[in-house]
Amino acid sequence: MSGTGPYCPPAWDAGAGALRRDRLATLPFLKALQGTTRAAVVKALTLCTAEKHEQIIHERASADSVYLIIDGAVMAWKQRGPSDTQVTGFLFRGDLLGTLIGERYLYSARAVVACQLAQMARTRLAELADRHPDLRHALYGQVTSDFALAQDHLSMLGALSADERLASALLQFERRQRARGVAEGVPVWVPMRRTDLASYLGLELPTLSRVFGRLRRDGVISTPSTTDIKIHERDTLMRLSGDA
Amino acid sequence: MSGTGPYCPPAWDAGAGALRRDRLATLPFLKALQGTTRAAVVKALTLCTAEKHEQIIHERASADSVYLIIDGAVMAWKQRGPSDTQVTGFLFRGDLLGTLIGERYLYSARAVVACQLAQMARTRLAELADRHPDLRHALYGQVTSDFALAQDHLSMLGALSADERLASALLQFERRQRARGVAEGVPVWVPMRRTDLASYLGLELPTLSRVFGRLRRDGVISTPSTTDIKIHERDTLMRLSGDA
DNA sequence: CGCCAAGTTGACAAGTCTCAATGTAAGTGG
DNA sequence: CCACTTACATTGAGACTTGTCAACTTGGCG
Repeated sequence: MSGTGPYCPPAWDAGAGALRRDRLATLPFLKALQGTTRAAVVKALTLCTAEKHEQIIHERASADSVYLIIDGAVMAWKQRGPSDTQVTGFLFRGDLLGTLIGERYLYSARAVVACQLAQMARTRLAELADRHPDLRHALYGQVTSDFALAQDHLSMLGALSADERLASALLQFERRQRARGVAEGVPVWVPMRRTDLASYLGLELPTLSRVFGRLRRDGVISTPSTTDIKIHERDTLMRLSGDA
Repeated sequence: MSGTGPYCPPAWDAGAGALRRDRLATLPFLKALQGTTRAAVVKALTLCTAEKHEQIIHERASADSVYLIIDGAVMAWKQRGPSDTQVTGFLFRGDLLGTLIGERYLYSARAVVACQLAQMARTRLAELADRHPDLRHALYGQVTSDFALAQDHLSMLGALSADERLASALLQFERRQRARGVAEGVPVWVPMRRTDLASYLGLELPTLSRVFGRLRRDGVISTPSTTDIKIHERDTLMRLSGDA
């Protein structure tokens, strides 16, 4: 049921539902909705989980479901050729996965670590959006912000050197982590494999590894574990990434 | 009123209105709407023009207007630093410029050549969208396709070599040109300066120029003029770009 | 404890960037 | 109509970053 195999839809989860419903209510996306809208949306959501490395959506598969990430980390990628993929983004708690328009998904996605998700049929969401203007607004805002993120990523790949790209990504992850409510000073959580981070940055794995080495050697960061990165000199990272 | 100077809002145009209203009606975006919706939208649109190199929208300026491109070519870019910009896309007839959500524009845009535009106040469009489900649908589809384009661009910058990037871009331009109704076999229109195309491709100008040279020398393309590119071996370009 | 996946490091090749010169087309004024 | 100017495109030489291939190390997990 887990693994990187063909296709396994996220597992339905019967137990511990209450616990996760609590985590649901505090999501910014839902908090932005009016009471009645929120109730309708929450009622329509189905809680489920995805194991580590489990594929959640398949590029070009029929885009039947939309997923709200409650906890965990998800990686999105595009297939360019038989063995040539490009990681296009990472999604965390509060991010939305899927599309509301178009027959097919625009990218594939898999869980980087075990995830808790909330699923809804796309048609159901479209119905709800038709009746609730504030939900429409929230959904439109979500796509717009996805677009903005893609544009930032794009300008990173187009203009920055290897060191600058990693600096930029680390600051992005830290910023998003803080937006999720994590305290300042907590090491940045970088749960994906180096290979995938390298692809996201448009680099080869050894190049990325060297950049990590340099930043470590210069005391800009330290890596208590592969997935936890402590920032010591934020100003250096900001200078590298070109502020912004 | 033209030029690359600070800011000059697109000029209102009194004459030749009828001519351009005709060009309006055939735009896919409008054709997709129901009769009554289309009438309301067309009525709310104001025709205007932008001279060559005239800046149309400013990143981070208040996003008051939305523009529909009737004719011409527009370039969108992000400002990374004082003198460091990244071209994020090119827009042609039928494309939409601006944003419906968020206070500010997400990018700057200027006319690559003299353009004919149709402008509408953002608030006006929002009102119309609230009343017309099919307009909502069309607008949502527009953002989604912008997002898809950004993702494709992103995977190009992340994974392809210089030659592959140009091949990929030429095919993209040709495809969009054909979608605009231009006959097959007509040279691909590449109206932007080499500098801007290079930025779009994440390359330096001399590198791009060398790639053009190679493709010309190998007989894959020829360049009757700087802005018109004839494709002789489409299969070579497709192989380079990784099909798709 | 040993295995396997993942990450790091080294040596070298290749592609791209940088700086600079040259070429070419469009625009301007005599 | 031509010389001049300017902007843009092309080409060349050398430096430098990044990619490639391979060995080695580390860390998680049975």
